[in-house]
Amino acid sequence: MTGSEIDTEFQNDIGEFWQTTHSQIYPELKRMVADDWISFETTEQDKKKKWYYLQPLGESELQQWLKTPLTANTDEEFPLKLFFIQYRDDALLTNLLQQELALHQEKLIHLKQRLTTVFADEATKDNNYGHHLILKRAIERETNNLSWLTKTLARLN
Amino acid sequence: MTGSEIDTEFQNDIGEFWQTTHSQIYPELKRMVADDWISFETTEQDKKKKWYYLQPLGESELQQWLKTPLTANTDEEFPLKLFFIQYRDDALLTNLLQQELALHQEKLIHLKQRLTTVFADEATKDNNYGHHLILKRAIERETNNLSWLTKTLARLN
DNA sequence: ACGCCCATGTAAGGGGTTACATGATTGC
DNA sequence: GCAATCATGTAACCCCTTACATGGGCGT
Repeated sequence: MTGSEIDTEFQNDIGEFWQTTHSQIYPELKRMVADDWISFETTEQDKKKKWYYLQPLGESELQQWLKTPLTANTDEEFPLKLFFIQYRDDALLTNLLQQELALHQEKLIHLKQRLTTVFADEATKDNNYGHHLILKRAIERETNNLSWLTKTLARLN
Repeated sequence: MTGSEIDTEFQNDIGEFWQTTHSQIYPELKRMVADDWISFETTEQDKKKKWYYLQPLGESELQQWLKTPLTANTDEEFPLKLFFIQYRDDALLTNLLQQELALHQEKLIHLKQRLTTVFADEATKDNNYGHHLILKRAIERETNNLSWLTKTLARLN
């Protein structure tokens, strides 16, 4: 792809869950060329365009990263890794979903714990109603997330 | 509160949806003192502690910000504003929930639109399975979010 | 041929993170 | 009294955003 095409991807497909602009893309492409992750070529017609190609080292870096376990505290890592999985039968897919499931099970337990400790009595809730709503919403979201993950995992098998 | 107490809040209650560290807190407190949003005093015992107090200008800045309509593209603004609403009958609460509802209704429509345009045929889905899952998950999440918002709004009235 | 947009690039500024640093207080 | 940790503060670095900048292609 060209840098411009990548930029377009970030305004459409990828942009749904990861954002950047050409000001980051071009220097980053340059960096990756220097690191031998990718290479580029130009053609006779449209001499300004640079066509970038993934190099073996870049491919292995990508696979390495995909295999690295998900870290907590970054919700964006899961969709980003998921994006690079093309086929339904990729072993990494089940793996990723299970990792995400485990992380969010922990998260839900933590949130429920917070709810009982922070809002032990009714008065605390009444005097911090917004805060209470945030927690309730987070718990509902995680519950729904877990149900989606479980459902999706079941469908794969 | 003291800077240290604020730091602790960011590791507990606030930290659930907004993060920072003392390295940002102390300079920011300094800035707010300079802008007359807050003031501080020290006591005889524990001379190192600085007790900060909200000033009228800071209070009005806060209220001003709370009244400012939610902007799209920042999921963190809603919980943060919600946090500052203490009581169930605050008129801003219904207002906030309605704004968030409107924003996420738009978002859901957009996501459903994306799903049909990007994955028009079965082959595209089969060859970009991860990407497809991301979109399905986002749609489910937004659907759940809308249902929570609607439910919560109904309960308030 | 000329104006507009495409494709690429650079620069400046802001904010956040990590690491470094120091004096006061508390506990044994 | 001395060590640990509390409370405050600063510095360096990285990344992201916004703005500035330029030459090549395309349409009329």
